Amino acid sequence: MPSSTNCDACPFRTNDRYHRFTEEEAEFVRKFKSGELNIQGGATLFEEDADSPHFYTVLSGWAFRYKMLADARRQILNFVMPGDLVGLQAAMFSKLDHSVEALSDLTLCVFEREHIWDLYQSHPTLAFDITWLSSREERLLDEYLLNVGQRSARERIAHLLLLLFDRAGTVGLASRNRVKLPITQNHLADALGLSLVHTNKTLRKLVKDGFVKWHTGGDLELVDAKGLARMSSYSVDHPKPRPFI
Amino acid sequence: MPSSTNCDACPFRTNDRYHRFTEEEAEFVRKFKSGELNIQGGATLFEEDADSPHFYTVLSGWAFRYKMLADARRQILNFVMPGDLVGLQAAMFSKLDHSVEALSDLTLCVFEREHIWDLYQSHPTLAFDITWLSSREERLLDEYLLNVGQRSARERIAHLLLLLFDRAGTVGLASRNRVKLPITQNHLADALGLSLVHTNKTLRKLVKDGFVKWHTGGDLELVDAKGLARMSSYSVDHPKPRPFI
DNA sequence: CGCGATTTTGAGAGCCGTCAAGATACGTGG
DNA sequence: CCACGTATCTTGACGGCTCTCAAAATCGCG
Repeated sequence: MPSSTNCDACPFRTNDRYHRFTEEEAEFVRKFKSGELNIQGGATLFEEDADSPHFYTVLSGWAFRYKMLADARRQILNFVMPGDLVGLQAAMFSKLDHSVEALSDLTLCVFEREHIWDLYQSHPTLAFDITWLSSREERLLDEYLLNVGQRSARERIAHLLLLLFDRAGTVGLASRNRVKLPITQNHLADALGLSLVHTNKTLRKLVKDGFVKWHTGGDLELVDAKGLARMSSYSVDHPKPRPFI
Repeated sequence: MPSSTNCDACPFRTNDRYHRFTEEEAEFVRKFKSGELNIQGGATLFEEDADSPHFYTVLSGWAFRYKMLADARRQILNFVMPGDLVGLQAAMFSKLDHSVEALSDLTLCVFEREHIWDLYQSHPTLAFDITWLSSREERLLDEYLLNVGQRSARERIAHLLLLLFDRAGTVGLASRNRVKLPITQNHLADALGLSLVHTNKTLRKLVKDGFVKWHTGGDLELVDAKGLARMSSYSVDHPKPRPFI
């Protein structure tokens, strides 16, 4: 039975950045979880419009949400990291209006959308946490929209790199000034509404100007984080411990 | 006492597009509501970073959420219409990271953020509705991000006009092919990440090409809605009856 | 009637997109 | 260990969509 595979050893339970479950909550989540899913990097987790009976919490690995137009233009909506909830829309509306693709091998905690109602009824604290996560996603989207709508290519890239660095740091995937982002410049371009060529040229200029180093494969080093933040008007906010599932 | 001013006559209670409260829920919301607020068109409801003890449901009038950069570049994040929840982030995080400004005179139902926990504990159905609304906002933002990130000026304007028309229709503010949008071309520009001048020129071309008519003051007439939808790859979705507070 | 907000139009510039081709990195099989 | 193919990254040239600057026309309101 996979349903209790490793809740007790769940990496989030012992991480101070997340708030703790009570024993009773943990017990509920153990039963609420219906399985574990592993998919490979590059695989598709959700296909737009397909309706899914599940939603997930990411245990490990990265992914991204995106939408496509008929002529293959692609907009990356957000990046998904460990601890994030994926596919909540499936639980609210039964179908998603975006797709999700794995950037690296992914391990997911599986939940049944039809049981979410039990959770709301019996565990208001967890229900609140879900709303919290949804609200947080909304904030990120607000930030992205400002980025794509108003900033120049140079500012956009600087801003996104800082954001990804900080988010990765929050889940313990970054060192002092370095992250291994499992993404290509193509992903950056599609997330920022820029062409691949222009993204590359602009990123190269950021390197030449001494802001960052970018080694193939998404190995990012922030050389002058302060400068990047100033130039892109980036401001961090590290809210209180975040909830998960 | 304003707290029960007109819940019984609440316009949403008799509108089929919204789902109904049970008598018990209605009773709870009556008490949950702490007052009613009226503000003038043009006034600011929320200021970014100020922390607010309240959040609201819009009873009548329009508003918009936005973020600004230091040099006055402004990104409109979304438009707010009757039935929408405003400032939920204040209830989750205590402070908002965006501002909200009234487009017309606004009547709002006032709630105390510190009581939201009562709601989650005693009324899971309403808690679920709040998450639903939050998820819906997320969908809209996804849609906007795709719009701003990938579409041309012409497509963006077409898409936004259709979206606004449909949303206004959902709350009964549009006739068959006409809406009075309380916005200026400046608002369109800031919502789409375009300059005012280019927005005007492009909109004018849409008029000349027979897609729409735009009378001063936001009086919009859709002449060829099908054509607009085709050219901007717009697709409606009218989900089931939506909840409100 | 006059003034501010909004809308329009023109001209010129520039950021960014497209097209093209080469360079580099990486996994696979010989 | 080398050959080769594919994915990714780079760079250059050129064009155009959209921006900024500027000014005029129109609308709405007191």
